[in-house]
Amino acid sequence: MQLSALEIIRRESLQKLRDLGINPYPAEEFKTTATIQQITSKFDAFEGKEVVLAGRMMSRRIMGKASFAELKDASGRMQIYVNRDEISSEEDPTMYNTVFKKLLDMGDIIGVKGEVFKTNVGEVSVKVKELTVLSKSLRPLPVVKTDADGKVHDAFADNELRYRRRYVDLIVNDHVKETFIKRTKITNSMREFFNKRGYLEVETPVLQPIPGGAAARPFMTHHNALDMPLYLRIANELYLKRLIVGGFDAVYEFAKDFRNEGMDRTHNPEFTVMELYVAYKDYNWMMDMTEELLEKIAIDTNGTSEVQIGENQVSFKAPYPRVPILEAIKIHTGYDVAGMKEVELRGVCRKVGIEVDETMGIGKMIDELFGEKCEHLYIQPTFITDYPKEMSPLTKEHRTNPDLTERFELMVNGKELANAYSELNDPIDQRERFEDQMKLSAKGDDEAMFIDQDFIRALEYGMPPTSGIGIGIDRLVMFMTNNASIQEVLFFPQMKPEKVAPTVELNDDEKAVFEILKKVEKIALADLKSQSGLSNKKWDKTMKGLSKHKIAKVTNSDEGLFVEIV
RNA sequence: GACCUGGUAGCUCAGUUGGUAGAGCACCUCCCUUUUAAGGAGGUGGUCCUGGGUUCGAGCCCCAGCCCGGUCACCA
Repeated sequence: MQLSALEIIRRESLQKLRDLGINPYPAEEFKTTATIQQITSKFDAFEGKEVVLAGRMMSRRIMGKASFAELKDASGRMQIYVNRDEISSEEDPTMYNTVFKKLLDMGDIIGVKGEVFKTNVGEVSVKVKELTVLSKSLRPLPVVKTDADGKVHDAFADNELRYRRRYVDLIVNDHVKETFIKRTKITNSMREFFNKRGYLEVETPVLQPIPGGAAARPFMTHHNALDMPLYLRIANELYLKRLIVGGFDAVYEFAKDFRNEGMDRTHNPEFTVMELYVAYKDYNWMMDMTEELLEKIAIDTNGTSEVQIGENQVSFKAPYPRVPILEAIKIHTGYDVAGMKEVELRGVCRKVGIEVDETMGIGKMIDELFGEKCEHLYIQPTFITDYPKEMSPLTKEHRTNPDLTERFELMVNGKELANAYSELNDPIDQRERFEDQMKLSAKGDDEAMFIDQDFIRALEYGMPPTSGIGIGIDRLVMFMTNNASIQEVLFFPQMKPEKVAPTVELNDDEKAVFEILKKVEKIALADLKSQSGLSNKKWDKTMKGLSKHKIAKVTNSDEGLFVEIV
């Protein structure tokens, strides 16, 4: 392994600590008595009191016999004051002069015991009386500095490094940690909301023999003992409905779903969806519940229902407008496509500049019209309702119009946040809808749904009228934390593998030149170059490589340039 | 999958018509007992993403590839 100079120095410091009898990785519990957040927020209560803290040393200002350092624990950052005569003495200043000043580094994890006070400049600090090494850090952290105006200098901002080394990102970028704390607040808020109503949180299979409940390309895997294919779930809808058949009134699950499709700043191959099913309800009830839920989430997360998302101020205050999809298309394109036949609709699409072909059905074209001409315009939360039947094979037919379904999508900031239905519970209708999907599949739609016979069997036993919803959690977190990229709300977003570290062994050219050198030990540079037969560039690279590995060196004497073995 | 940016020290970034690779911070040595982007003096540190090519000479030009990002396509 090739170590940088900084890493070598830290490893030497590690050894020197051990030589001094200090275990750089002690096993004992380190009992703290306070968190940094407690001290900085309630200084009056802590002033003059002794505290024990533990955390990572983020910076150091050494001024002779006194030093200041910044300590960061899980709750925040604060300054510690380290004085030679407090942690050691004039007779034996080792702890200060050697351990603290020389052998500790930025990034090391330490424990301190000392008194809370305020410096002349007014900064709350801990005057350290005892210092304990808790973990030596062998790699240098990025150095991020914040000036008096709060301006950040040399921010650790390279996305590739930030995502590949999220642990570093979390250490040096406090706002990143905030995002993930909010993420958990959001899911906690939802659980609280559902649990209070007596809804049951459940778990259903991730490995499914038939990837149902959505239309998407699945990841495929194989079970060895059963010798059968299995799919990572693309949705959990069909399993949750089976539980409603089984007699639960309301079930919900925070589900990791997996879709084998393109990645961009709003799509990751694995993502989280909260799905909820409530018996004896319909989609109107679900809209009421959804707006109530989202308002609560916004307030629990940000303290207000008003949320800044990019350029837009979005209000999650209930209620939200409800607009039928055909109405939305009429408003934004001027065409009333209700009841249109496929041919007419194709004409409308062409007039508004949407490319269509013969394979596209009514549902697909309406979806295109809405997606292209309307969706991005709904910034404030809006329920778009009553989607065409063809697009919604799991949704109950609309109570007043057989061409439509009782479905809504919730649009926020021009994007889909949730998708909900009055669930189709007529097993005969459901079978026909699946068969329609099979026809689409035969036409070449590789995302049409499979028929899940067991699911239909479950419906045949009878499922109560039920409303269900799926809320995209990653997208919700993006909204609530004002992040434009899904990678900012996932701890470990999917990345291509890092390049493997290059080997330090000699390459073929270097070996060949070394073979020549071994025989003669010293040779004129020009002769060696011509014997090697290498191009100028290759020659240059090869010689640089050999001198780097300290195998050969070039000497310059009165007789000219020579190469010799080291 | 297509196109466009970028990839240089541990980090953030410069790098002139192609001519010995730079800065700030970090690090090392020294000074400094309430500083705070601490300060002062000196110093170390580089497969310039990889592989080819052009050239006397490539971080820079050409070709191929890798990785991040962006736009589009795909995506209920």
